[in-house]
Amino acid sequence: MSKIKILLVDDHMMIRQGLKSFLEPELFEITAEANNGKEALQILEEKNIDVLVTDIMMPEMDGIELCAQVTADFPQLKTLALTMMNESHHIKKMLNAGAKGYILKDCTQDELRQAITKVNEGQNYYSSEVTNIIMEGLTPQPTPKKRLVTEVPLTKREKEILHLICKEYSNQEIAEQLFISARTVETHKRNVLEKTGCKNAAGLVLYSLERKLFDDL
Amino acid sequence: MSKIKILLVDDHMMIRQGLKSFLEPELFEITAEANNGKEALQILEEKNIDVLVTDIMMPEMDGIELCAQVTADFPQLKTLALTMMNESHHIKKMLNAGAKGYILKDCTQDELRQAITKVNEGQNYYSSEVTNIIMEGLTPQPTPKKRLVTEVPLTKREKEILHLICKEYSNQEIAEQLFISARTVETHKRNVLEKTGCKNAAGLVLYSLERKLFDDL
DNA sequence: TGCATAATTACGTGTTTTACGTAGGAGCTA
DNA sequence: TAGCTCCTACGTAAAACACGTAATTATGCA
Repeated sequence: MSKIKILLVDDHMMIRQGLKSFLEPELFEITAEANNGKEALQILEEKNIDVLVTDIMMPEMDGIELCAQVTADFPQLKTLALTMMNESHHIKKMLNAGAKGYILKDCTQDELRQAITKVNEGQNYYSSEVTNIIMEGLTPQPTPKKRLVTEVPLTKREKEILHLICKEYSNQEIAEQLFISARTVETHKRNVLEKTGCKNAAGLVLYSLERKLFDDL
Repeated sequence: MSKIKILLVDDHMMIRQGLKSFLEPELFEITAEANNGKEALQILEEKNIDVLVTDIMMPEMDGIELCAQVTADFPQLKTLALTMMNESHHIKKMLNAGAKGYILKDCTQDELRQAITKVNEGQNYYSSEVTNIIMEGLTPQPTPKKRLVTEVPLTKREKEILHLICKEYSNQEIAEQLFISARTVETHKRNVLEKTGCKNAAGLVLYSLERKLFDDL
């Protein structure tokens, strides 16, 4: 098994230095370093890299843009995102851009090694802090909900109509689907808008998503 | 530290038996067992329970419904979901219903103990398989995207309009916001619909969410 | 610099949807 | 039976949408 070739991207030399000290040269090879995304892309054109370890917040070109570019241009390359805790809302973006893993800058030496090794093998690695942040988005938070004012339950028919609205159906199509008049669909829709406090169809989609009313969206 | 009082809910006696054998009586107390959600709720009315360990697929009342009910009625109670691998699409629903943790039925003895202990302490516990399933939803999958037919990039103005549409603004409101005519908003909107292949405002919201175009939704 | 192209702005006209008021029949329950 | 909610549906006016058209900037690039 050959050494894992790493490109280290971070705008702070100290961070890069710290990371290097974590990676013993018998197993990992820091093939190159870059200060930002632009530099990293240039290096990737020239050198053969296994794992890209990158910061998120950087001048010139940030890690999200870099990751997206890399995912498109070098699909075999694995990206491991490295970040501070307070950049939590970037996690989803980074994962969406194609990052295979995500760890915090104050991770342990062992965690860094494990993360790099795993992503290099094609697996994913998410630090437990990252996992919690993501899961929080799925777990109902004790935060005051936005549109809680007058929570009125929708009737069966109204939910049906709402569901079809969220599937991009027009009133006429909904009417045909349910064998009722388009005027009736309008009335139901109006009542749903009233009950939910939404202003238009776009609002209804958001409402349904917020509350995860339907599986298929 | 007293023993953790557990209510075990699963419609298969054998599973319950297996779980019990995993939990040493010095640390855990199986206060009661139930065959389904309905039974569980009755028991919860009578007995004092710390952690609810429940299956998802059950007759009468399933785990998701049970969990939602419990979260509402007994907020201090912690729910740990226990499931088969092939119920993966229920994970989000279960978490959304208020489950604090999620493990698979073929977990190790150690993992079960750890999960129960953690949720009892108010922390979360997600098995690595669960984490991966959730993360997959955030990671771009190599599946053929739905509306990839003629991927046309939106202009800056069009994105701006789309963003406001997704914020439930009416044409008139968008026009006022951007200091342009409502007719112009219509034109932009029409072009966006054309480019995205959507049929109406509801579709545009879905499109934006699918592609995570905007952070604030 | 200049021209081709794209982006932004906007209107005319006809259709569809929305806003708001109204209302009958079905079904359930006190 | 009276009262309630739900589902159904219409009238009218305003807003939004569909489709065609077009003028005024920007912008890239030869």
